Amino acid sequence: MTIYDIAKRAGVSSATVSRVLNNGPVKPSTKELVMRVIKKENYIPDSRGIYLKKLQTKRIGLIVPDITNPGYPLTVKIVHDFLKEKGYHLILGNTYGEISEEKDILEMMLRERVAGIIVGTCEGEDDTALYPLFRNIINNGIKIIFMGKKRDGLPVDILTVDNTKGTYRITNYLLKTGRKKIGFITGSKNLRATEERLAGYRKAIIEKRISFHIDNVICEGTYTIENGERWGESILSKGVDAIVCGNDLIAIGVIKAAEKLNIKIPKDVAITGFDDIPLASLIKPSLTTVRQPREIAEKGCEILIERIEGKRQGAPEEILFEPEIIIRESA
Amino acid sequence: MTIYDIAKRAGVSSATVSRVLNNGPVKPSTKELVMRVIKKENYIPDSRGIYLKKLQTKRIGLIVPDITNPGYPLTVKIVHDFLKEKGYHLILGNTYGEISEEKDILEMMLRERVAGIIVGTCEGEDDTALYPLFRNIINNGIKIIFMGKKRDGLPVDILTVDNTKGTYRITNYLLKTGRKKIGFITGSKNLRATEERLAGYRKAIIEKRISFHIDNVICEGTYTIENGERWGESILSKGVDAIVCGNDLIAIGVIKAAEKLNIKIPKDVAITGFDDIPLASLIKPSLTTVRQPREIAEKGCEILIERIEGKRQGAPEEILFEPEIIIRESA
DNA sequence: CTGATTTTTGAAACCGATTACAAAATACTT
DNA sequence: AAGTATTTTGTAATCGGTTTCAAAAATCAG
Repeated sequence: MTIYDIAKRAGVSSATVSRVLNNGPVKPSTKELVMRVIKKENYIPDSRGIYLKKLQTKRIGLIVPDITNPGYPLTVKIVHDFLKEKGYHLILGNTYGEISEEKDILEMMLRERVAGIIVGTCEGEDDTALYPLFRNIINNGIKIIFMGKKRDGLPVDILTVDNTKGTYRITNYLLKTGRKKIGFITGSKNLRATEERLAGYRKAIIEKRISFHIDNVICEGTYTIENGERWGESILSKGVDAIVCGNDLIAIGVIKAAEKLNIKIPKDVAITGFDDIPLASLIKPSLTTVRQPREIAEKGCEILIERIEGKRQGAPEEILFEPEIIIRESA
Repeated sequence: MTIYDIAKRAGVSSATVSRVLNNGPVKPSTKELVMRVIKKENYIPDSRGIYLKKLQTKRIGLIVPDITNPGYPLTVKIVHDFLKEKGYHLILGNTYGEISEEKDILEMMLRERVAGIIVGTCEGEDDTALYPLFRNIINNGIKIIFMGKKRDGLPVDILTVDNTKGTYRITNYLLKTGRKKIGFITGSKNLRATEERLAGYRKAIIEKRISFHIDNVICEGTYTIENGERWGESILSKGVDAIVCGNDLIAIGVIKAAEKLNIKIPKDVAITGFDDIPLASLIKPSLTTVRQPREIAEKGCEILIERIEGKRQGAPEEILFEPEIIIRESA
């Protein structure tokens, strides 16, 4: 069933059917006639024809490391709902932190000529190897925004939480509640988020002129429960009274380690996380943490659509969001 | 950059470029020349042109109630990975249990002329209102499979866990461990899954000739923690020694209710769930439950692709999967 | 009723690819 | 070297829509 079939059945030309479909100028009686045929035949136009001629699409690509990682489903939901509202729809890609996977997915999205891509891969590998591909995509008129992780040297809008402010504030909160020996555990150092979160912690410590042992600051391994457990055991046995963790998963690992060592939380040691994943409020003790504001996803979609529809011009921006401290049982 | 631009730069015709792209018969030296131009220009062909001419696409639609509901992210991941392997990609739609949303999404997927649709909406409303749309989609040559919920009267493959067997087995397990007064709490009755899960429970009870009070069997409200909490309080105060729940969320609600009433699990009362969502192993006490086998998602993709590629013919099938009992702390 | 103006319509080109068909180039036989 | 078979290539039609342009129909003014 094509537009020509409809045209023939209605006794008009395909141009007229197209006008009916697009609210073009058509005599009311003709319009009604054509509409009746469309309804009767359950005709829904083929986007392949439309997009080919209009040289644009209503598709948005969303790239995440792993949809089963906590936090991402909510991001996907927010993006999905915003896009649907605006008449766009979602192509999803998981990279699993693999550059080759991300490359495949980006190329697929370019082949599909999506209108825009939201890159939400804030974990995992260094992806400078993909910069040429990003540039190629941009040259094809596809708009990109980055969420969660900064990358230098690409003309792309970037939205992130203010990492430094987040750890600075939560460390200050620990200091205010009387903690004196505060450790820090995070994932591997060569991510910009790691550096920034470390910087916030250091700033708070240094401002209060607290001496701190470099041994109690760990920037190694991955942002996982297992890694938190490993380093948690190591640091807890050295006698700290608080640990600031680089994300919630690491914090959960540290809590597990404390349980094993029979250390009470928050009495003996306070633990804080980062991200406020859904699990954070469900575990025992529930986790005091820094919330990634959900406005990042909303604002990201908004900016992307504005770029696509030409309502936002000018140089790409880097937008920082205020972190929010969520106080629960663990600190 | 189109195929004509490449052709011009390489001094050949568009047909030759197309042959290079599709491994058609081309003189090796020409092929190399064209390849060089393609590489140099970072040319990636536009799927709009390809799909329009080939009258098919490599898109698969996946419909779920809500990606943030536990269990769905894993399904999405499994489907995503399987499809990527086969050269397809994923368009995602959330329905939130709303018929109108589901209609929008189905129409979008029809407009996009996806090759197939995986419908994973096993919660929520009765959707017979959408049957004409489903039929229209099928008439357009788009293959559909249903996952998790049965629907009668549509020529579509259906994959579900054997609900009856699941509750039958877990109720028997409770009986074997010495429980005598076993209650049952599930969501609203007019879902086929509700009926089946209830049937399994009843079969086990009746076989053992245990008398049971109709008051201890609740089929009302939604499949949520809140609903479980509400009915949990009601039934627990009447003195049962076990409760079979229609899904894990309800079971978690019942556990909360037990905590409030200071009833010990599993000493005083055993609680079981259904689905084995990720949370089930993380809460305290961890939840004894029936696992929805992950093969449902895998097999579903496999069948869908086979249907699309014509490797599977014949009448649609209804495939039941063996439930697995996962024994943890709560029973 | 005629001519000018406006509204409505259709024919045909076009978007970016693929492919049937025929022509051109090359390889093989004798 | 000429004739045949095979490989390689290009022209043009096609997929399902939209849109430009001009023609046809309807409306209006006098």
